[in-house]
Amino acid sequence: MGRAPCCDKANVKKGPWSPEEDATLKSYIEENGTGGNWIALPQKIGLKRCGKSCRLRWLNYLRPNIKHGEFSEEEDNVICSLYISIGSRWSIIAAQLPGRTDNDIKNYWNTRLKKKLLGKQRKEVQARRDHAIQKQQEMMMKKKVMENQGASEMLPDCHNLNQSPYWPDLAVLPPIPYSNQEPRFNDHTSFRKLLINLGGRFSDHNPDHSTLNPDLIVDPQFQTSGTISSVQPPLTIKSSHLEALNSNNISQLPNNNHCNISDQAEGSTFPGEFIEEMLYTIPPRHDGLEFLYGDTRFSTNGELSMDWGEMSSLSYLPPVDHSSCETALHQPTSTMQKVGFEGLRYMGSDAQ
DNA sequence: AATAATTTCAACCGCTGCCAG
DNA sequence: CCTGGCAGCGGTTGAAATTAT
Repeated sequence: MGRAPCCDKANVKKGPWSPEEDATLKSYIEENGTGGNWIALPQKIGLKRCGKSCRLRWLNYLRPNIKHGEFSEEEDNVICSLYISIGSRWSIIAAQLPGRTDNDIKNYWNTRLKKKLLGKQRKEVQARRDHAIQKQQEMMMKKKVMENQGASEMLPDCHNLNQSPYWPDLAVLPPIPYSNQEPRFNDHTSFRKLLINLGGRFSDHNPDHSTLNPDLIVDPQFQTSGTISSVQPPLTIKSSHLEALNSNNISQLPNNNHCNISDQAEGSTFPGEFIEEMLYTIPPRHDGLEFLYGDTRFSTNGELSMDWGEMSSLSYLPPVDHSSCETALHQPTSTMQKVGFEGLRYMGSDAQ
């Protein structure tokens, strides 16, 4: 049983492409196009390659306007924000980054971006931990001074000290199991949570979106946003829209180009100060490491059980243009074939 | 300089969804 | 409606390159 192989495996060359093979494939496609049939193409041009292999070679390497090399911070941020929204749908993410291929982005994510994020997360957690310890020490000092002054009976309890009631807990948290955490980051859900709690973007860099897909609509008022703890734009994505994206139910998405962001209460927004307050007063176990500490708000199958009201209050998503995702998700295969993959994959870039 | 360990990334594999017959 | 063939996609692999010892 099983389906027939797409080509005669015995007579097909595998492994790295030679410059001659590249030249043959490139010159043929540039002159004649793919002819809409990848399977037949290699035989037509005398290449001992599988059609799928030809397609991949063209898409990921030979095609014009492919961008190789380092990813910019803006690209990092786009990847991160889309990863939160739609997960590992690399082809859709690639559509937002002209010149980048889905394979490239996938590799970049798996080999580098994930590690960068972990490093960043560790730094932030450590910083908050240090801050908490410092606060606690300050409190102890105050208390000692007041005791020495014989005024200890006047001392309000820590809850009335204008301090977070959580601070005393912070210093006694168990150490984060760094050495063992790597395998637990393997699932997409964990990384999405991490990203959400990092503010939905990798870098604090002020993005210059001029290098990105022109379809990417950026609300100018958002462009001045800096770090997570700085003043934030109105939050965040409407839960129904993300659910729609996650379930491919595009009809539920808004028609406007912006990711309109609001909480479950329509139109309500959170001031940046409130976000900052939340980020720095909640216990660190809620800082994207729930899966390390076994937060019960996340179900055992790794699915996010935190509702979007809660989540949105912790997150900031850069205003990535989900309408382009919508376009991509809407494209039926036949249309893709007629228009050509360029039209789908690199909307806004120079279609060849 | 030699070897081992780690990282990167091109390419492959197999599944899914769409379409034509 | 069913089936076969195809393109497209995401996960995985493994060779090459790089870095550490």
